[in-house]
Amino acid sequence: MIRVLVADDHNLFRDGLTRILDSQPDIEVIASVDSGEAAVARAAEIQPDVFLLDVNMPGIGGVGAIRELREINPQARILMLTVSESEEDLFTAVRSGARGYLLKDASTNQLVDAIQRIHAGEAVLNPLMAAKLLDQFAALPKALQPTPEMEELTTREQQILHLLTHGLSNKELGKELAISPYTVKAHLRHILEKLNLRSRVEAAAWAVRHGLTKPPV
Amino acid sequence: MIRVLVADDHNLFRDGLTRILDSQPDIEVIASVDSGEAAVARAAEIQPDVFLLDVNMPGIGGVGAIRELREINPQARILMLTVSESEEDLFTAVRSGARGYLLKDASTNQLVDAIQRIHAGEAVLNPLMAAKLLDQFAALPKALQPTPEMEELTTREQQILHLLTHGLSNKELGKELAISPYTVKAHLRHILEKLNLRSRVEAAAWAVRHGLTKPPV
DNA sequence: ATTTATATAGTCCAAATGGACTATATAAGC
DNA sequence: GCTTATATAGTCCATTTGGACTATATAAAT
Repeated sequence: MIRVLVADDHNLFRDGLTRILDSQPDIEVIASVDSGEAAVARAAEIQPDVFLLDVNMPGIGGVGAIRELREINPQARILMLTVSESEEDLFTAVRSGARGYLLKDASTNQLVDAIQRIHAGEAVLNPLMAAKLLDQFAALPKALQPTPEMEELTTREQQILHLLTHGLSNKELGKELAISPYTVKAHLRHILEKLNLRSRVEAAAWAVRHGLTKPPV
Repeated sequence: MIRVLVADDHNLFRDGLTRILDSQPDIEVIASVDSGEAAVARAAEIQPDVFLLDVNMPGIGGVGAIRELREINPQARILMLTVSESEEDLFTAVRSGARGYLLKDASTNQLVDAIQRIHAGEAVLNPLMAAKLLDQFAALPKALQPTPEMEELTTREQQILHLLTHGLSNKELGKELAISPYTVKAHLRHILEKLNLRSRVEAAAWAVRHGLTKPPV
């Protein structure tokens, strides 16, 4: 049984959704709310398997609720429903961790299928939105996957490279890592040699391009 | 009529595909080849609307052909077919410009629908592969979309920021843009002020994070 | 046991950087 | 006509950076 929370500020639409889903043998709507805030408020208590969130709701909306919902309930899957084709919402939702993004003109079958797939760990995108996402993906600067070079860097060097992307000077780096700025300089030199770069500026750009950006310290 | 080129090194599979597609009222297989190289060779001459490419073929394979095909025929859409769930191939294909990625266990209906959608500018992803893609997307460092701040930068400032990500010094920047290094410095100062950054290092990282990376000069 | 890699710390020195200024020409907006 | 933004170019000066070195302690590899 897939336990679903539905969030939509249009009562009629929400009730219609609930009836459709409840009529499915393997889906159960266990909560029905009219805002992102309400979804967050009830998430901890009822632990749904899937959140079905409308994008446009008063307050934080569906997109604004995603991160919190995932913190509260990391294994839950999130499916967005929307009328608009805003790229902004799409990207934010996907980056926040949504696993599905459908327009409200989807058929009943598509919606039910999407919920089942998302529950199974797959992802479902409306083909129009998928196109926007792929365009964005294709426009990405470079790899962002681990590269051979990256593995040649020691953890210390990676640390320094990471902090470098936040603009720290050698002195600041030294303070941050509790080592002498001279040592920082030595590490930096090794980094430049290993990656064949000419300056800390290029090194910072390289680091960002290769996804070496854990949360700022 | 959607004009399709099919590339697959398994004769039986390719012929089966061709029959299925030709039986559709709006689809016409205008070429059928057994390698990525052959697809590239015929692309210019026959100008298909959609390329249906197998991923695993001897030689450059389907993925390796994408970039060349798109150079020859930029408005053509590319749909990949594969048996494997290799993330490597998926990412490369999408980054190269593929607009669809289906596993070979897809149904006839799904394939036909995918071709139609892709031809219409939409994108179609197998839900399993879509999940991998979304995970990757969610792991991206940051925005990469134009931000309000970016629009405040003048074209000159954006130029400089862009070159900065390749590690150029003020002197080099000046030479590249045929202006005095002092002027470069002035622009740089304005950039730092506008974006509220402290150094060119931070500026370079900012630029990469926000996708300010047109092809290196 | 010896080599190699890593992390540490330093010196000397030329070049680059960034901040605080000044200044001019041009184009756009009001 | 006046103001503002942009692009240009400069000075002075303290700080930072990067290159070329040296040096030590520790841990892992052979």
